[in-house]
Amino acid sequence: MNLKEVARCARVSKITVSRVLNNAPVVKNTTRTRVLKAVQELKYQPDFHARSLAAGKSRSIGVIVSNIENPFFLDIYKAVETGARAKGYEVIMANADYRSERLVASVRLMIGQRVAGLAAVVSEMDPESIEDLNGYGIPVVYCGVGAQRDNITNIRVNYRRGMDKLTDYLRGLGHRRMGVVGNHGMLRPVDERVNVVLESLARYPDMEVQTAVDMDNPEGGRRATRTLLSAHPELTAIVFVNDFMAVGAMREIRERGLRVPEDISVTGFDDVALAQYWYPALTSVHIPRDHIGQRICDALVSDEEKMPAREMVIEPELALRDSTGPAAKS
Amino acid sequence: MNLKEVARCARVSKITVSRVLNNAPVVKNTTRTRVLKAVQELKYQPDFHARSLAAGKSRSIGVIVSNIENPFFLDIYKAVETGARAKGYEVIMANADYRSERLVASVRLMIGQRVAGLAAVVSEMDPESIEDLNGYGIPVVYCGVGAQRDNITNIRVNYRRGMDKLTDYLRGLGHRRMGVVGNHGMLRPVDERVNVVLESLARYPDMEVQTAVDMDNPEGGRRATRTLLSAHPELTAIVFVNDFMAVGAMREIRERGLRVPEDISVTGFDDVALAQYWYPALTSVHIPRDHIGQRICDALVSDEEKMPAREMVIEPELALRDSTGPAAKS
DNA sequence: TTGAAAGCGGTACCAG
DNA sequence: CTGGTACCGCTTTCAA
Repeated sequence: MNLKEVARCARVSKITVSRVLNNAPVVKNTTRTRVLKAVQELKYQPDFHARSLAAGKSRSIGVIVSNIENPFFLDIYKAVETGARAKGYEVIMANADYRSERLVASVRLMIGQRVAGLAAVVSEMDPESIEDLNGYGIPVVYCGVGAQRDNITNIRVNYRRGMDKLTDYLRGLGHRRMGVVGNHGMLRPVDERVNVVLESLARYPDMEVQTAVDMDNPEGGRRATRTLLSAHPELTAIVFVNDFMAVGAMREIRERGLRVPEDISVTGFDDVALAQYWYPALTSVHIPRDHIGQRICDALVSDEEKMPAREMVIEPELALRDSTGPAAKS
Repeated sequence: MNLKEVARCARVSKITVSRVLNNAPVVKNTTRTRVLKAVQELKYQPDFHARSLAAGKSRSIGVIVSNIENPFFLDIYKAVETGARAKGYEVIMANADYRSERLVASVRLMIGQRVAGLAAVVSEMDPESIEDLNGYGIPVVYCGVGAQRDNITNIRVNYRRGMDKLTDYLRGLGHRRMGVVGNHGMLRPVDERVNVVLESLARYPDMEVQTAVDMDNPEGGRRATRTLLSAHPELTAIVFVNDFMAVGAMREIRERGLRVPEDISVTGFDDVALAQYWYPALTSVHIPRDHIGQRICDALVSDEEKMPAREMVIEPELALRDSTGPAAKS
């Protein structure tokens, strides 16, 4: 089913059909209705590919995330989608799954789709993959924890500051022996965020710190907790790099006959909706996902050519809940 | 950046470049390397649109889900993606958000993308939207709770059977006054699954049943629980149509000073990963999401033209956990 | 083994 | 207000 057939059926030319479909205001009303009727009858759908090929541009933007299962990324994706849809754009999502080759493949795929803009919402990214983002002549935004990148819009979560607030708070509660849990992926040998936590804790020389990494999901959080507590039963708090892993800790801790927060405090990061529904409600650090999503849209589908700020830093706020408390006496 | 430029840079014709890119086995090796070098240097990415336009087909399939935030749908999407990727297909996902017009718009969009196949994983669907699925000449699969549809592959969850098992179990525990919670969306005035639960419970004439509907997320589950318990404090169990809503109940129940399952039993459906991590671990009914995802792939990217069965029924199994127990004495 | 030419299904530009 | 024509970037068909 194509333009020509519709045109024949409506006894007009292709171009007139095209005009009707694109709401060009110059078509006579009777013609328009005749065309629309033909479109209906033939169940015609314009070919997306032909359209963007001919027009030389597409009304879609690409978003690549580290792990779509993690509500943090899902929320950002949804926010971008809402914003983009409002401006008449579609969003193509790709899940890098923390793997470098998937990230590169996704970028390639999206460039192949001739997206109008590209966002990489990945916690970290190896420098080589960065190369791939640039040089396609489309706006690009990178959102993550890592250092600022050149030539692209950066939305950087001040992870360090958030972690400082969190570790200050925990120290104030008397915690001196802590576990730190991050997630491993192929993007980096060890989670960059774990290093940030370690730096934050290093401000206190008397702090004992143990580290573990596992997959970015509740099961990974659970396994890491098991590893940590088996080897270091003296820990009084465990800091997770995100909520999605942190929630997995509770189960393991319960099964060991311990209580949160009386025996062990647990913290997450991101403040996803789940955090408040969890039991005990998870202490976390709030990241405004909706806001980030909006900014991504602004940067990618900038009407009027007015480029927004090339740099934006998110300052996270503590979200204190029930999973943290005074350090247990040892 | 296009074929012609690459061709000029490599001093060959467009078609030769095309052959190299498509791994045609007839290109001389020296030519091939020369072309590949040019591709690298120019950072060339073939135009996806032009390609599928010229080839007249695309290597992508579409999946429409009711609510991508709900882990049930996310799991199915991921399973489809894995299967499709293995066969060299891309998956385009669309979120209908339980809204009829979004469903129709998504179908249109995907047809416009000339997907090779289309899956609608929506719990229910109004008959009008059904019309839209058919008649595009591509394989279509419908996966849901509703009645069988003609002319398309059906993957039907035997929701009724699963619910019968669940209600039998609850009755065996002595429950006689139950709440039923479903989610509302525009696809249907009231959740079709709620009706199934009501039918299941109707087998017992002495059963008192109260109903509530809200959004398909933990907050919706929580609100529905509040509504139900405020008006009917005598309820001893609440049956949710899915896990995602059920987990929201616990918080409300706790805040009312009640315990699960001593005072109130709570059940979900789907058996998503979260169910086991929840506290108390959620009694649910297992739906094999991976299996469903695979079958969707089989039906849509059927190599060799061998059409798989046009009908498949999923028989759910009880997953008993800690959120259910004997009915409280009244 | 390589190339020229004809589309694929639309849109842009210029006439009528 | 409507139509002809030349592309968009790639693949397919047929020749060389």
